[in-house]
Amino acid sequence: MDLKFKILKKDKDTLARVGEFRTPHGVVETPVFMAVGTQATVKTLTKEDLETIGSQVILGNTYHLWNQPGNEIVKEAGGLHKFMNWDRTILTDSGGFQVFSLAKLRDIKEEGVTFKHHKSGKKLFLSPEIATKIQNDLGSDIMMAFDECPPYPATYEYMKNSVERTIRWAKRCKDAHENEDTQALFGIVQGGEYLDLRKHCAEELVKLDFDGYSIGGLSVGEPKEIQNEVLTHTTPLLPEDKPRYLMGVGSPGMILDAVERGVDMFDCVLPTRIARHGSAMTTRGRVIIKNKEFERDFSPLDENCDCYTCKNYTRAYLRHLFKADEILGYKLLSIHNVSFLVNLTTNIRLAIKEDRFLEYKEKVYRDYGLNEKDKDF
RNA sequence: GGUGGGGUAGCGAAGUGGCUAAACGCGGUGGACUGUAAAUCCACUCUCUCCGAGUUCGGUGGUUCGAAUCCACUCCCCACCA
Repeated sequence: MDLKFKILKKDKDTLARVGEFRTPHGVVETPVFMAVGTQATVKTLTKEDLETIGSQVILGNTYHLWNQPGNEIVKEAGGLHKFMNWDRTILTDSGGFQVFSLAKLRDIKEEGVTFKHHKSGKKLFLSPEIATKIQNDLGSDIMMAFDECPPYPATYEYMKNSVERTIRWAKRCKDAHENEDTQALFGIVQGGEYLDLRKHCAEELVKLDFDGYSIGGLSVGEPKEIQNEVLTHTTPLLPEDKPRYLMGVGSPGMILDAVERGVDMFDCVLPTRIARHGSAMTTRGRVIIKNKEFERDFSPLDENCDCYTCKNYTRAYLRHLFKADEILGYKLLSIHNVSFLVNLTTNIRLAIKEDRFLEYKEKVYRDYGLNEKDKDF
């Protein structure tokens, strides 16, 4: 499905751009940060929470929903939107990341990937055709081609084989796609740190004419310099008139660096995961809320934030919730962290529109109190 | 008063002659987390000048090359019986 991506404004200094695309569930303004809701839930957050935060898009996961509750049940429920009560845009990952994250439990072959389910021990087979069928059943607005997210580091030879297979798989996904009028399909550029493989992969995928292009296989342990180098060389190879999606990136600094290099979409479990683990992203850096220094800190988590959590609760209270193992803490930090990244992308759009993107980027870096070499960026 | 059980690091609790500064859990203090096998995981948590050394297992005194572990006395706690 053509997302009718439109560029509304280009930055004067960089490849950053403000754009918008349209799905059956609304208009999405880019750059956008998308919260991850693997199992048909952004952990701890309700639809209302996400709407208040301003989430335009959330993710679901093919592999996990296939296993539980099963794509047929979701289809019977009327699709993923109805099933989980989310009427804005949904993007589904294909299971390609599970080829990476469940590496110990799977075996890759040309035909597809065999997994041993981590709970049931059941043998599962996922292929480009099956992953596409599942996503057709789920009814997401944007589907991902089934790929291999390769590990870092990987040898050139390994990566070359992997990339070639991912390209063949991308073609198979495109051929298997049955709802071309309602669901967009993105190809995923792989190639690790090898720029010639990235180039080759991008060119081959572009020939297949996808509705958008993802950059995958980053944020898997490689240094930030490599991420930026790969982006610098890869985004220019992707069509300007299609959305570009950097998968799995959610640190504020990397989002800014990627927007600068022409990326439009981001997703990451980081805000929700670290929230449940007691950390918050704030305009002045990361805060580990359990730390003793916040015991008597009756100020908001982030004085520059207007999210529900920051408007209503203090650091001392949030610390108390975590020390006392109270579940409200997970929710309040999740609300804040997702808000933080959604607000960041909103501010990025504004800055680009006002021709001050680089200035804004530098301010965020400066306020965070970190420099570009820090891992948090 | 009698009989039995027990006193181990902040708490709970292993350990009954050397491999024990003492398992493990909790608590405490730091840290990690990036297309979610994650309300998870890691480190430290007697003292010091932290390589290394010094003091510990209710108290005191013994036995022994060596004791949290064995013996004697003693002080507390619990249960049951009077």
